[in-house]
Amino acid sequence: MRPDLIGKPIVVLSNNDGCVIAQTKEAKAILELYMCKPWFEVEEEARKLGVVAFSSNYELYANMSNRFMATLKQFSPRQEVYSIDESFLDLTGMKIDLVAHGQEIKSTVLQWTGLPICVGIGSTKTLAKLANHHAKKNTYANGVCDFTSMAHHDLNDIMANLPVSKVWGIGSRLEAKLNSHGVHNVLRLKRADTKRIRDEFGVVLERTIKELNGESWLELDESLAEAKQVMSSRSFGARVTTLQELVEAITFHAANAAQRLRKQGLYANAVYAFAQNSPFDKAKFYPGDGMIGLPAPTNCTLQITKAALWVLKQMYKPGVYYQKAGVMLMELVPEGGQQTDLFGTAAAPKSDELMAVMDKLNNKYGRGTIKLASEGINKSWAMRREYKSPNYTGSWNEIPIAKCQ
DNA sequence: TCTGGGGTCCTAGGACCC
DNA sequence: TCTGGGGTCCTAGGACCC
Repeated sequence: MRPDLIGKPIVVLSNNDGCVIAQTKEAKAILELYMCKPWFEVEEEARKLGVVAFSSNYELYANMSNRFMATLKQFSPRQEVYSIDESFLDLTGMKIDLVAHGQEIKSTVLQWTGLPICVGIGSTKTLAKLANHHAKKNTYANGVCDFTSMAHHDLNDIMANLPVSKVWGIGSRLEAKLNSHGVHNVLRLKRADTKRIRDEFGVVLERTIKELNGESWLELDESLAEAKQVMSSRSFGARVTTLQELVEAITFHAANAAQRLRKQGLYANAVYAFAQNSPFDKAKFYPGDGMIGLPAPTNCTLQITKAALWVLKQMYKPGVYYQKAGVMLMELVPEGGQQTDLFGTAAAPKSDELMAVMDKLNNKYGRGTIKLASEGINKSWAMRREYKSPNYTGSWNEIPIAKCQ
């Protein structure tokens, strides 16, 4: 959407313009060490270096993600949508040049969506992820890397030069523990004794090693998994101290979570809410929270909000400089799976109609068109989003229009 | 002196992912 | 002044049952 920025160093910030959470390669080249750093700490220097910053824009990302996934779909009969920007495709049995196929996927996605991507090919999901990492980091690969057509010693060379942390499923804790056992690179990990690994590290890492050896343990998952919990939470743009403001914020999150619950056709059996100051504060950390079970599963915004506000009133403590609050819906069950309560007072049928009307209006005219009054009007606590790009693909008013002479 | 065997469910905590 | 949000899976230990 902004071809004028091609080649410029760009960073994307987390919610509330808090931390640097993504960088273009141009930005990485000059300030790689800034990744995950608070923006207020690095902003001045980054600006001097010509870095352009954007607030995160999830509406736009979700829309582009859908286009990306739809484009990929035609390249394989089996697709797993793994995350907002990653997908596994099953190429089993395709008697074609896989590298050429990967190049075609890459150029089609670029042409249809404008998104530059990389393709990694391997005999297991873990190997495919590693191949993708290699394609991304080595320009000679032209964005496509196929481990299955590579000579054994070449693959071993690559693995010997990669730290274990590059393997899917190995985070900072496991990396440190593996290093202390003398396992530093991927090749060494691949050759580790699986029985010893299982005893010391557990079944998860054992599976990872088998996957590195080409033994498939992680199935392609095409199902749209049902959520087990739904959460809505945010840091405040400015600190909050009054109960009134917290009531507004908790109402907002309860309504937001409930709407997402309905979208997935689910019902909640319990509501958890929390409000806290910042662990970075000099004042004592106060993580206030609480949970309440519901008499019968519901997805009604009114009932869920009422429950969340009850929790809030139990835990609210005057004098705390609240920095963040949120609501989590738990013990979710699908439609038809609800058990009614002993006294038969389950959700009134009218509430279904009310929720349907609410969702319809908010979908048609935009988020927050109709809402509970306790959500407030001014929202002094709303998050900072100073550098948000337009919602190019999701709002009639923000569609980019080429100027014609 | 010596105290069984075979299970399930729940929770907290630790690890990971994007 | 300012430090993100939303998830999943596994294990150990404690409690219970017959």
